[in-house]
Amino acid sequence: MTRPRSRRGGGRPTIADVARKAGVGAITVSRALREPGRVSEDLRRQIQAAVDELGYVPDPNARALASARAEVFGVLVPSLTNNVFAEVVRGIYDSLSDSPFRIQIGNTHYSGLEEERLLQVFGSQRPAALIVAGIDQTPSARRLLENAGCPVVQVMETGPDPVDMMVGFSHFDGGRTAAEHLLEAGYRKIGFIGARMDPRSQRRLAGYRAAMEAAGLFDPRLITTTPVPSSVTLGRELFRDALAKMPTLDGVFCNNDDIALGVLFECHRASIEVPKQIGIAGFNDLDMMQVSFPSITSVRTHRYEIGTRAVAMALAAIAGNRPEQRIVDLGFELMRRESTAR
Amino acid sequence: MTRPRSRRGGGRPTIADVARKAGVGAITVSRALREPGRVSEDLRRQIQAAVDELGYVPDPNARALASARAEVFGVLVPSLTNNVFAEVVRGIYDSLSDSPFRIQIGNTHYSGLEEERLLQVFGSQRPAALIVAGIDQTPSARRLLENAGCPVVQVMETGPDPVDMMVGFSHFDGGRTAAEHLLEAGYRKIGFIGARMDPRSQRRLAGYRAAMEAAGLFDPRLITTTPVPSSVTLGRELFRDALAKMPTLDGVFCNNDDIALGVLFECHRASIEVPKQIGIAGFNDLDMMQVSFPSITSVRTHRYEIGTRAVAMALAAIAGNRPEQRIVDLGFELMRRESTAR
DNA sequence: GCCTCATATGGTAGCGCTACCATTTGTCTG
DNA sequence: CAGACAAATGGTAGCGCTACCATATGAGGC
Repeated sequence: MTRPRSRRGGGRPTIADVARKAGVGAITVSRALREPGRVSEDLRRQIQAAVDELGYVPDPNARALASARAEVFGVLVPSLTNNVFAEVVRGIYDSLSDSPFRIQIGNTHYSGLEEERLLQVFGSQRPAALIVAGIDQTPSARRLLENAGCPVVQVMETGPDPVDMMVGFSHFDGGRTAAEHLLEAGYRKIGFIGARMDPRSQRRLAGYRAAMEAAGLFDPRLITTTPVPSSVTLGRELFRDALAKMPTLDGVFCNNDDIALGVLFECHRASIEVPKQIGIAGFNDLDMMQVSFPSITSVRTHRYEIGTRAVAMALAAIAGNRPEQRIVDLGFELMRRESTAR
Repeated sequence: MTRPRSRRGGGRPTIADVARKAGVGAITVSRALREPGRVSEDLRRQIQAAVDELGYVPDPNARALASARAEVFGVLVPSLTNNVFAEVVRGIYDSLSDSPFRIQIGNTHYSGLEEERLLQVFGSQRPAALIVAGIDQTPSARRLLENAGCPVVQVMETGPDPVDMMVGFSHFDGGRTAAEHLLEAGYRKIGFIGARMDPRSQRRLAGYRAAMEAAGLFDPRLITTTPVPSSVTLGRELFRDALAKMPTLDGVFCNNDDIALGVLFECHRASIEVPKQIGIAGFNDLDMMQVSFPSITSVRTHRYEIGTRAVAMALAAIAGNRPEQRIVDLGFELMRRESTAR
């Protein structure tokens, strides 16, 4: 039962085939599919029957071309494997799974240049919305976002000057809170250990520093960082460096949980008692923080919710009712655990 | 300097604008961009200048519509947060970053039905290639893949009957190898602890079972599984269940490294000596396995390479030279560490 | 020098869909 | 009951690009 195929098309049914079979105009089929309310119930049923029988699926490319708008959410993250962004992306996917929107993820590798390139590529598709991680776009990237002609949500952080909308929390406050907690617990020589040191890590460091300075305990030698990407292995190594540099260290605030775990393992290996000799605090509160022995204090961030919230805001903006609250601060939560319970 | 904008377009330059500026036909611009070799050097330069000056970026939707082929790789994975798939996806991204291909990821949530739905959606775009995780597609999904009209690569596993191409390794062999290692190390009451129990986990379990039966040591009570998604916390709980069921347990092969880490932490907490009282082996060999205390034996899998290899094969097929080796087994590597060094 | 053939370029006609602007019909107002 | 107006449907003309089929030009064969 080969239906006559056009010169180039793959031979799959088009909207015209459906229209013919249902005995209506093509435009009515188009409407029945997109705005069912505007087509009478009768025709709607007929059309649905024709669609089912032919197995018609609209061509998103033709749709995008004709309507000058693709049903695509562009998402830009600096890393695919970092659990933090994976959670945000998961939230985005889950929120969009019942919508007609497809998702396109770009991996910027923490590079502003790469971000610009991807923005260019994404923009050429006329996406329905853009979600980008971070608030430190290059001037050129920022311009691309401003001219994207679609809702833009910056996620992971909050800041004073959104391109359009923002969902996140203050990394500075998160860092300060963790450091203050260590101070309250009685630790004095509290180091900061950080890898990658992207802008968010920098702000956590700044928060840590503010707390330490307020306590009159800041010392630059307490800081150990590297631009190298974060890993558990690296956490262990950095901790050894930190200890070598400052043997009287009695606490560490880690950039993230991978580092914290590495520190914990090194303590085990070197028979350093946690929390007695060394207090450890992490950041993000991955699942394993609560199970480790001892369990590790961490700053819980609401990553999945950042994703879902960003989508909700973008969807609202697409629907025409832009949320009046353009900057949403989802906050964080200090999870006090054994590793700082002196 | 507003250029006259057409009725609907966003006003961005089109190929016709470039053609006019360069004083050539539109089709020549199209060719210069896609097959530079077929356009004289002279025109090519002129066209490039016009492109740069106008800031022209081709519209991928129009391109896809006209050529009946979108420059998109569709990727289907069961989870976005599971590090294993994140690594594969990273490999795919890195291999495709310099190509014109965009990537579209679908999250099947380990559901065959969802996989079918996504295949339908992806298929409607006429992607350049499809990469799907696993070899256990539903009959309907398999049919969709066979009729996709593009190269298809099944990844993560190898099996006898590829839809088109395959890159992965034998989970059965991986499971057997881990169990055999524990046996060789002198462990006898070796449990299997697994979460999620997707098809790959099932095959690892089968491999474990084969090894145990060959040694005459298999006992169904050694097996502790749950359909619940894997986590470190869950590893700890399952280990407690396993111990309650069989207090004489002297080793465990864990479904994956998260579970293994949970087991290790529980051993610490319950003062069970590793590897003396209990031997632990994991699967996948995440970074932290080599740093933990004690370090944990694991089966290293080549996840990133699975991604890069899958792309390479798909790209070759697109270019017309289908690799003669349609099934690529990347194997695995047993990493012997302290946790099984009795 | 005629013919073939490869190379370089262009014109035309869509790809499958929807925006825009009719047209038709029925309903309500005064 | 004319006039106004909303609701339901359709026709036409593209969206921006490329497949296909010319056409023009020069190189090479005999």
